[in-house]
Amino acid sequence: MKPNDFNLSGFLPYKLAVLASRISKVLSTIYEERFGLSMPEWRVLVHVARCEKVSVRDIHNCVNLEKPRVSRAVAKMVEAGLLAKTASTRDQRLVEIELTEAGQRVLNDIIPEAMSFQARLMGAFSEDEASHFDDLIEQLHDELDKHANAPRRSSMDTNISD
Amino acid sequence: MKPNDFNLSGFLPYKLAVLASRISKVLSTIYEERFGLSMPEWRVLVHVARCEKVSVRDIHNCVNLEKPRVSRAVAKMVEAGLLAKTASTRDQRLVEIELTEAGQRVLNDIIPEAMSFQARLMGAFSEDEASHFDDLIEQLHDELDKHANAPRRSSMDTNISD
DNA sequence: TCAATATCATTTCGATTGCAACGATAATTT
DNA sequence: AAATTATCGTTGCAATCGAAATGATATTGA
Repeated sequence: MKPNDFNLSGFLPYKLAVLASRISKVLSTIYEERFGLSMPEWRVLVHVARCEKVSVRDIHNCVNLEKPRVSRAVAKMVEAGLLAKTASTRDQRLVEIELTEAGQRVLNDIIPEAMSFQARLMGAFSEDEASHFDDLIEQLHDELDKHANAPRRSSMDTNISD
Repeated sequence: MKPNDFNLSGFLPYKLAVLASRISKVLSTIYEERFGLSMPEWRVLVHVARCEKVSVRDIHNCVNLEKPRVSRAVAKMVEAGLLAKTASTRDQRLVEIELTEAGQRVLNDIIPEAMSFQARLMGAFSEDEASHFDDLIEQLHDELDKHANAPRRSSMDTNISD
């Protein structure tokens, strides 16, 4: 094939980027329009809800956000009254972030909608298709792990610290 | 399930965002480190190579980039000598963008690497798996099309105008 | 024909982003 | 213990981005 015939629309990295971007845009209307949250804030909210007393570093490691983004998201949510932040007693460098009652209420409102959106998305998927899709995604991650310059796959959700 | 147990790592929009971002980051080293191109510039290059004499609007419609991004990418590539830009004779508003020889040389260098990267990525996929993966992606797009607020799927590559 | 509307590419402007640097605290080494 | 090194969260800064405004040209409609 001649280089000039190369077509982006059949190129896997492009296809995934477009699909992911489209999905994210629709999802964002759920937390943005209704609750004034940005994407980083949405991710922080969800993670803090599941793992109490997390540090900025924890969040950074678990939800694929750069440290500055986490720090800024947390600051804004503390300001908005959704999160509470206190210095850890054991390690003064660390910070302990937790949900406030207001934050809990927002979470309670958002999660059902997020899940319903996901259900709608995968509406046409059979059980087998859904799990097969996950398998293929895993295969791609495994391949990426081999790349030296690939930002090492984050140790998702194992919540190593504390 | 309690809202607090909601786990991002099993949430489709999140999984796709992380995967796409990871792939894009590795891909970007190919055109960034070696040729000094940004992602928008990479997309513009490829599209202009395939469809000669395109307008900014064409590119915008075909490669999922906002108009300002296309405009800026083109400007920088003209500056770098990779593209030539002339006003259309038929419609003075339009612009006709084409590859220069230098641009063609860069393309010739990049495309094989991009394709080899894709091949490496899908290395573990069988024929069936690859096509099934595409099917599932299509199903998700179809579902997104139903969403009113979904940025209408771009009329990819049909190159309607001129 | 000529006013009103639409389309195109660019630019402006405020907001967001990531990298690197920073101050503060802990851990390690000598 | 003192000094060096590492880690944590935050901030400065330059670059990038998108929504809306702008100026220029085409198209439509009265």
